[in-house]
Amino acid sequence: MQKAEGLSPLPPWRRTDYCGNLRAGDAGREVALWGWVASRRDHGGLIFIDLRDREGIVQVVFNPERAAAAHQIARQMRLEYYVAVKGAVIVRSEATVNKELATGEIEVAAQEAQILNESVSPPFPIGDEAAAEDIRLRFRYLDLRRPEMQRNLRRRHRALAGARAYLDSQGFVEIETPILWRATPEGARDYLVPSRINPGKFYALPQSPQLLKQLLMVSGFDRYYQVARCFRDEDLRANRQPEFTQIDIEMTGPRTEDVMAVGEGMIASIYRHALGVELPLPFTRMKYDDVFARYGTDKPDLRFGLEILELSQPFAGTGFRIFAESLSRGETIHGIRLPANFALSRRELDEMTESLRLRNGLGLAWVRASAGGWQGPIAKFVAADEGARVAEAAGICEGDLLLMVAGERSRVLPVMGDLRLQLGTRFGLRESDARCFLWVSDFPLLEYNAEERRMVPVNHPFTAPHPEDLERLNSDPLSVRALSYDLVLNGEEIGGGSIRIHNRELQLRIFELLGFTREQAEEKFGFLLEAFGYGAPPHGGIAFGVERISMMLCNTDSIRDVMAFPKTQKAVDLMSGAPSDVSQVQLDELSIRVTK
RNA sequence: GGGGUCGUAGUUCAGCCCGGUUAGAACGCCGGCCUGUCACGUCGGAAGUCGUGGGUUCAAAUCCCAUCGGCCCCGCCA
Repeated sequence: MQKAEGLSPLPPWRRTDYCGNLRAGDAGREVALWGWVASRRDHGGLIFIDLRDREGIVQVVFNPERAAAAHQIARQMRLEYYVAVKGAVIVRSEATVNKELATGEIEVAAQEAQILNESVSPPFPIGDEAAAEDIRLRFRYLDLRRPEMQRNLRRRHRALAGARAYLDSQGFVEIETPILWRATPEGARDYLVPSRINPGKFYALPQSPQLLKQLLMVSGFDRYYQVARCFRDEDLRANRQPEFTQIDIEMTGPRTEDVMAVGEGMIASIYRHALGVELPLPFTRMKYDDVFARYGTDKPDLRFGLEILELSQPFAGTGFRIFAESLSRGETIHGIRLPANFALSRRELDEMTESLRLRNGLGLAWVRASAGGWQGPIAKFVAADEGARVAEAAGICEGDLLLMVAGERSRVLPVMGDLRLQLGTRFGLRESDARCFLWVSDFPLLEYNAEERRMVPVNHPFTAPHPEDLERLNSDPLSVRALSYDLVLNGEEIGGGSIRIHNRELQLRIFELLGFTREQAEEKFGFLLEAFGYGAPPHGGIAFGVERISMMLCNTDSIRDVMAFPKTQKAVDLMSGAPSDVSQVQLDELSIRVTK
C-alpha cells in the first residue's frame, strides 16, 4: 500500500503554499504543502512534524482524534521523508507560540497526509551546522538542502538578476560565445578537448571570452555582455576553482571613466537586488602608483588605515648604519605608524621580526615614541634631531610604535603591505562589515619576467598602452602605463578590465615587445589582426568574478559555499567521481593513447 | 612541485603528549511508553577495518616510517 503510493510519479494534490511563507494572516485557510520532514516529535498521541521546503519550516500537528488516518501516516514518517500534507492553518495558543520560527505564530492541523518518498538516514543532519566538507561534497544534493546553502545560491541568483537587469537597461546585448574554442598562448594552462573528427587536434575551453567579445565589437554590437563560464587548469585555492563564472562586458568607444560608471552601476544594482542595499556612488578611484606606494599591493583593504610611509627623506644622513647603507645603495626606508591604542607586546614584535627575516630576509626595525624620546633596540643609533624629523614626517605621537623596513622599494613595499594586513587582522580591523569599493587604474602595461627572461603583460596582450606613454614603448617599455583598471572590495579583486588595442599595427608592436615573431603572432592571433583591418572601432570592457562577488554577498571565505557543485582542491568532484577513466573505445575514437 | 593541518560509531567530538581493562560521550538510528512539543520527555537496544600499509614493542587509536584523502598556504592563476 505504502510502496504503491510511493511509486506514483505524480503527487496526490497540488501545493497551495510554501511552508516557510505561512503567517498569522493565513489563519483559517486550507493549505496543501509538500516538504521534507525536518523534525518529528511523537507524543504517542499528538505528533508534531516540522516540514521544510525552500522557503522555510512550518509545524504540522497530527491529532489522532481529528484525523486518525493522517496520524497513522505521520507515525511512519522519518527525517527527510518527502511528504504531502493537507490541513488548516490555525493560530497557536499564546503559550505555544515559537518565536524562533518565522512561522511560529501558526501551525497546520493535518487532515490528510501522504508519504511521497522515504529517505534513508541522512549522512549528516540537514541543518545549520555544516558537516565535514568531504561528506558535504560527496552528498552535495543534501548539503544544498541546508538553509544556508539555499540562501547562498539564491543570493547569487539575485546578484545575477541584478546584473542582467542593469545591463539590459543600459542597452547591453547578452551573447553566448563558444565553449569549444582554440588554445591560445599566454596565461593559464588550457583545458583541452580532443577532436574526433580532426584526429590529433584539440579544442581548448576558454579561459575567458576575451577575443570573442572584442570581435563582437568589430561586428558592431556596440554593447555586449555575457554571464560567461571560464576554465583555467591551475591549482585551486579557497577562492579559486577550475571553472568559474564572469560577468563579461565589452563596449565600443569607452573611456576608462565610462567603463567604471557601467561597472559601478551594475555592482550597485547587484547589491540592490541581492541584499536590498543602496551603495553610495561613485566608488573611490586611485592610480596604481599611489595605491602601491601607500598599501604595498594593487588590491588594498581600505577598511582600515595604517598606511605605508616613505621615510627615506627624514632618514637621510642617519647614524643608523643599516639604514645609511641601504640609502647609499639607492634603496628606500618605509614605515607603518601603529597608533598607541594598538598595543603590540615585545614578544609579538620579536615574532614579527623573526618571520620577516625568515620569509623575506629583511630586518624589521621598530621604535616606540615616549616622552623622553625613542625606545627600542635601534633608538640609541638615532640622534634626537633625526628622531624628531622622522616623528614629524610620520606623524608620531607619544606611545605610538613605528615599524620600519629598509630595502629595494619594489621588494619592500609588498612586504610592508603584508605587514599592514597582518596588523589589520591582529587588531580585528578586517572584521568590519564596511564595504570599501575602490577603482585602481593605470597599472603598468608590462613587467619583466626573470624566469622567462622576457617582458609579459601585467593584464593581457590586448590591453592598450596609455596614450601619454606611447612614445616610451620602445625606449622604456617597463615605464609605460596601461589603460587598465581593477575593482577592489575590502582587499579582494572582484573585477578588472581595460581599454583594448583596436589597431593592427599597435597590436603587432605589442606582440613584438612580448617576444612573438610576426609569424607567431599571425599564426596564433591572425583572425584578430585580420579583423582589426576591417574598421574595428575603439573598444574596451571589464569582467567581474561572480563567485568573488557572491562570496562577499554571502559573507563567506570559501568559493565552494557559493557554487552548487564545486570540486576539491585536487580538482575532483567527490559526488560524481570526475575526472574518471574512460573506455578504450572512447580513446580510440579520439586517437588518444594514455601513457601513464 | 613544496610547507602546514586534520582523519576515531551515521554525525560532531573526547581518548593520542605519558603505549597496558571490553575505545567513550552527545546527537542521530531501531524498539517500547507518552495529547502541546518545537534541543520534547522517558525506558531499552544496535552501531567502530580508530583513513590505509608497514615498522618498533610482550602489547599500538596512542610511538616511528610510508601512503591516500579533506582543508589552508607558497609556487602557479595574462
